[in-house]
Amino acid sequence: MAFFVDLILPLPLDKRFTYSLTEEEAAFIRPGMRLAVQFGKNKIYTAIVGKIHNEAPKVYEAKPIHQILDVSPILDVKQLQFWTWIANYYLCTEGEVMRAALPGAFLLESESVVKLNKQASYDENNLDDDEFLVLEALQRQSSMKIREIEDLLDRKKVLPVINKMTEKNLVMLNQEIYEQYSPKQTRYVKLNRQFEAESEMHQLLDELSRAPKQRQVILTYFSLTAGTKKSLTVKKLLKESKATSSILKSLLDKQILQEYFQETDRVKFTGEITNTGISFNKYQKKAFDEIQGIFDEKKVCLLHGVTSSGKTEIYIKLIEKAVNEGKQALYLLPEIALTTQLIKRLQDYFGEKVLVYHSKYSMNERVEIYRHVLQNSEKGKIVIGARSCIFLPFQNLGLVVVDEEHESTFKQFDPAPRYHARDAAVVLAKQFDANIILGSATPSLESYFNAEHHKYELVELNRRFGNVLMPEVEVVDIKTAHRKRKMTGHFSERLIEEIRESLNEEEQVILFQNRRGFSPILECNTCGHSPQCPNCDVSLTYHSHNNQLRCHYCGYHMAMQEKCMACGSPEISTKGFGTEQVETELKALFPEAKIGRMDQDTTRGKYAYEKIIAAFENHETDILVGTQMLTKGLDFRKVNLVGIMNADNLLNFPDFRAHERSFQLMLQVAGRSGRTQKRGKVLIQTYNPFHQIIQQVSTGNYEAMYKEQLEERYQYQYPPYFRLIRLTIKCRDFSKTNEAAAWLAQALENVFERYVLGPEFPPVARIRNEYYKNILLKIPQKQSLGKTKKMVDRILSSFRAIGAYRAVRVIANVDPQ
DNA sequence: AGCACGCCGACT
DNA sequence: GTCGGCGTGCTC
Repeated sequence: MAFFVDLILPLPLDKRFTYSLTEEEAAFIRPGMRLAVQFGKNKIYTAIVGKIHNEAPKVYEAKPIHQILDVSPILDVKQLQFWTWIANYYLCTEGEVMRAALPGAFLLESESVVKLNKQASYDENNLDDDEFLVLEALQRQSSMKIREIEDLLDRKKVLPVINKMTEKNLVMLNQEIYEQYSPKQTRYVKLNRQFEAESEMHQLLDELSRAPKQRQVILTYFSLTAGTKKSLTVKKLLKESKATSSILKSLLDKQILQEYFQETDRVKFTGEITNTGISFNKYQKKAFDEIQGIFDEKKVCLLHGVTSSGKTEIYIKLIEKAVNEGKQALYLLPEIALTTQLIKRLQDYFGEKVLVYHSKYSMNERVEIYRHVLQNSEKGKIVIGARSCIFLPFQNLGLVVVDEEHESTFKQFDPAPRYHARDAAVVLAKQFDANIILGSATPSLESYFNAEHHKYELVELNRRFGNVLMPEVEVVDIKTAHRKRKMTGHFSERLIEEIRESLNEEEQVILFQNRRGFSPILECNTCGHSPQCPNCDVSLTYHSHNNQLRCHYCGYHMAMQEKCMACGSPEISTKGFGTEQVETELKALFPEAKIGRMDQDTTRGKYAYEKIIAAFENHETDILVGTQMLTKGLDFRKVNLVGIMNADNLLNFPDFRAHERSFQLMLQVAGRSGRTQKRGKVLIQTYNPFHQIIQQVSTGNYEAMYKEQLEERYQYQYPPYFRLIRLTIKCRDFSKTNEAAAWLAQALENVFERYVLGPEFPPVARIRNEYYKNILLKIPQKQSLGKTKKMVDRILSSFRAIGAYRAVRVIANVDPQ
């Protein structure tokens, strides 16, 4: 009988590919293992085993596999099913999910390598220049990558040359796969056994009397190893004996000491458990019991708890319960970089059971975390991390916590799979029959709606811990203030007063300025021209720290201009205001205050966040100016004033979620104020003091916001009443973009009629010299989601079959944010 | 996605 | 003439 295997390749191809297996291979291979296979002419990819079967493909002959990469599966069948669900729901391929799901180190790819054919004899006179150069280079190095040959010959198409040389038997073209993961080796030392006897030992020390440094190392070795069987690392020996590695080397060369290596875990927790008890107040206790009840019914729980109401303690207790039952727990966060405080809290409680999975960790570290989860080891019981954690190979998942569930960063935007980690987590939990809790101080309309309709169950926690009062919100009308000339730059008189008072009381202040997108652009005072990005349809923004003009979309940059590029006038000014301006104005207003700034520019380095946060925590800075980042889970004790510089650029954002977002953002920022006994203060500067959202923020009335927004969503046919699929058309050719978008919109309209919107140009219609156009498809609640997607898929395939639109790409985004 | 193949204009 | 551009089709 013949054996075959269907494989998932990490490519945007919507089929699985079938390879042939020998009987032995078929007996060994199981779904979820990695294989290396040749795909196409000379490229080797890592593939995941989907299914093993005996049905020979009819229209082609299956190729044999190249190599088996695992001894046991690196994924469970459950994960494979989950991949398929993601691919179907979010309209992408399994291969794209595979790329997102596996740590990079698991995806080996081949690289063509050229080697000298040793048997070959050649006549130098028969070689052309290129061939000669390659052979000459191969005398010096045993193998060369295609890239290196390109550089050597200084041309792009190098393969014809190599093919010719292969024909002449001069060189060989090989595929090399590299194992990217390497275990961490720790170097240990031990004394050569012959010196262990006491007499030998004394003799040795005598012999070393003329080498005092070496003698010192040996003496340190004895004192460190005396009475213990533990191995001694080279690092420790060198540190304790204050010796250099060259001193050690001579001891090793003399065979007095011997070195050996052992694999060690990179994932290590060095702290200790410092917090052993959590005691609930009565509100937390009540919420906890309610949650238990909901879990017993196997329903999704939505926890609506105001800021600092003690949600984290509840999560910790729930996790503890799951872990005590021998299960794994997953704690999802919107952005891991900002949550050092939370991670520390979990580690203080659970110690080394907590693993943090982070895209900024090294490839090797991520493989180790992956393996801990796969083996369901003690270390892998609790995983905390951002959205990609849902792809870890859980064996026995018992609980999922989605913290700050309203955050839009849970939705992956680019590249595919464009999944929403919160929604995917609900599916994942169901697969494992695990409990899931979504928590937020300002739940998303979707989740609250689901709770209202008993798809989820709601638990509320509306008392701040220790009965701290919600901050007092004051709205400052800057329109009137401007008219009455009571503004200094972007600061109203009231804000300045409040800041001054806080500084006098030695309290800290947070000032919130929305989005870097409002960073200043350059404008000519004479002709109104502002420098544009040559590749994108946006104005360049001015960055004072390096005196540059920069494009946010493609990274294009140029030096700051002294004169207008259009008319040559030297009269140019910067418009718009960002965190940088707020900082500058603040320095002028309060020259004695220490000011910190937190935005994309200042948080670029690896520990930049931590530094800024630590400086603020230690009260080394008095005022912290920042963007969205400030809203996320930071707990500062001495902040009693939060200022929102301008609420209007939040509210006026052209997006159906703008009002919901503004409410969430402002309430979250407000929550940073007054976390101790003294009641905090929030000052909102706005041109529209009577805007409903501003009113709802100032009373902290979530319900009112929810009701009103829901009404609007119903009116204008948006989620949660309608589901959305956004199709983005993208092409280098402007008119093709338009034609293709029109065709696609028409094809969709033929089926979905009035539920098709667009095509429309997005606010930035050209990025990196590619034109963009959007079509929005609305799906009413009663319309089948599955059938709709199949239909969209059908329309997309007939679109792709049109020759003229081959260069046009269509990106599908299900549930766009 | 990559990559080969094929057709076309622009240069040593 | 060939080199490199891009459009097209295929990968088990």
